[in-house]
Amino acid sequence: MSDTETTAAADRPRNFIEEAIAEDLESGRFDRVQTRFPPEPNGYLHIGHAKAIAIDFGMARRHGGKCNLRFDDTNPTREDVEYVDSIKQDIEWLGFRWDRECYASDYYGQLYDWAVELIRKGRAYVCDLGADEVRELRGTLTEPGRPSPFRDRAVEENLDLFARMKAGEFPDGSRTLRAKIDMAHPNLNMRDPVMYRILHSRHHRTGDEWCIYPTYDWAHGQSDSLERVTHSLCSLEFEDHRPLYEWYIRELGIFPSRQIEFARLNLTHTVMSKRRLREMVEEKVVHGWDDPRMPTLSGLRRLGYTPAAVLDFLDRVGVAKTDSVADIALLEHCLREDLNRRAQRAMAVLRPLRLVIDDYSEDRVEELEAVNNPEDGSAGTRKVPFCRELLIEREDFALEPPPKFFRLAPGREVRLKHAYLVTCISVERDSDGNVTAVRCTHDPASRGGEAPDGRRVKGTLHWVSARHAAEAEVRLYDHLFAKPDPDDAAEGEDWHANLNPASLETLSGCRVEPGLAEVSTGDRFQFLRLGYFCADPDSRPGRPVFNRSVALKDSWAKVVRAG
RNA sequence: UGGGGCGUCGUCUAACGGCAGGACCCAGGAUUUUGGAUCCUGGUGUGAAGGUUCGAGUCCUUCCGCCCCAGCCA
Repeated sequence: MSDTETTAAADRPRNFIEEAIAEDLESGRFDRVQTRFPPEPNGYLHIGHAKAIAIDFGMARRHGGKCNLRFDDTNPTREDVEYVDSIKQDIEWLGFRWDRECYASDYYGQLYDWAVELIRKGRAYVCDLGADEVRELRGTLTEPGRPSPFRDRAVEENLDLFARMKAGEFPDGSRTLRAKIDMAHPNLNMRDPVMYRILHSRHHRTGDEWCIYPTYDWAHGQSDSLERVTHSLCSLEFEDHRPLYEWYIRELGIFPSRQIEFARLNLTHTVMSKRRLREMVEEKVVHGWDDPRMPTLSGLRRLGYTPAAVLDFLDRVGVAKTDSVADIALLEHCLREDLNRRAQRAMAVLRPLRLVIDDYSEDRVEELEAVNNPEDGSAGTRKVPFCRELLIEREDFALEPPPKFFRLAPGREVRLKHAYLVTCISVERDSDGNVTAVRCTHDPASRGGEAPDGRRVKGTLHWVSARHAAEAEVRLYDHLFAKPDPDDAAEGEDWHANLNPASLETLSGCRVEPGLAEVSTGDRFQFLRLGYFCADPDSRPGRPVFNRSVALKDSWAKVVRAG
């Protein structure tokens, strides 16, 4: 953990989980802190999981405790090792190290023995009802359920049937093992919940050893207990499950882990449900799980997010029980703040327009010194080639400049960053009247960009040398959804209607400083006046591809918007 | 109409009966060789009504609103 992170965590007020842990330590309920992060290996991690990770690992770390990584692999029909690896990679990327790597499937044997124990105690029974019949007898939110006809089966018969379930004598779905609790309980989870279902399915770790698999409720708490987890932190929707969590632990007389629930993370302009993310991948709304528009950790990483920015964001959002939707602008703010400090500056021209300096000789080339990062003196300087023909941003020139436009226009003088003050004296146009080049003169005494007589030059433009610049592809990303709430759709429409058609704009023929011709995936830069960019894995030698991670704050854009 | 939760600026989050504070966001200004960064100023909030108290966001009562639960998913 970095020093800044330590300080930030120490400065901010304790959240309700930290308070609960402190109380537990003080009261002697626990004498240490052990947590776990329990992903199901059935998909990629997103920033919502990152919140859980930061909480699970963070609580342990702050209290000198440990956090296990435990794969909640109780459903072989939807899980795969492919996900195990990506999950581990994402956790490490965030900077966390788990203590033990565990799997719920490690405990299948123990779970089976405990199930037998509950049968012997008369607390569990084999039920021959099908899924539909179980549902039928469960009752509703307002009506109590009715007992299964198999509820009072003799212990010996239950034992025999359960052994035969395990032995594979029965087809999928034909029987279940259920806890015998209370069919009239107001909490539906307590109406004889299913502990085991028959699934003749190959498990990614246990192979064909088992054909009965424990449900979440039967596996999770017992896994916590086996790992001596003191604080089992999960999201709000499991609040209803806590009585069952505690019932199993009490009936078994095993280590009493404590479950505490917090609100999951939601973000504006995106979605966090695994189901919806999967849909977008399958419908090819995005290019994959690591599409830079996805809120997955692999997507954010490819977009150019730093672990520090994500962690800072999570820290600022806080931990509470209120259902909430964090503003994606805060996430973006955290990235800008981090990258402003550390990203090397560079010049890139996205939509090039030729600028010719008439009074600068054809064969002359100067290597001008440019500061790498004005926020960090130790970042040093670099040389940037300058010559007669340059490329500037098309939108930095206007034939008829609107009010408050400080950029280049006929007769106007601007500063070329790190270079010279230039004045536009004429333009070249094609047969359609489009400007194809602007012609300028320069002030030789302004080398470096300083006005020799101290005259005020308001506009500063970025540029590249037409002769030296490297070609690049630049991908401009924006929010995936146009509306803050993707589900805020009109009658008869759904989230598809809210997809932002401009979430990706690919620009080819961009030009960057020659120093950026060769980049490695993940290299980050601030392109002056444009934003923060990150080299994409699609980059090839001499042909870099940059993703815009986040734009710079743009007060000119606001002026334009205001009209 | 059952059970479990949750209501504090637009958003997120503090307050542990004692001046409702911070961040993001928004607006304005200063400054600037990035219309960036930085700095300054300003903006709006305790869901409602009663009650207890010298004093209530906090305690009590009632009401209102929102979220979750009827998988052999997690």
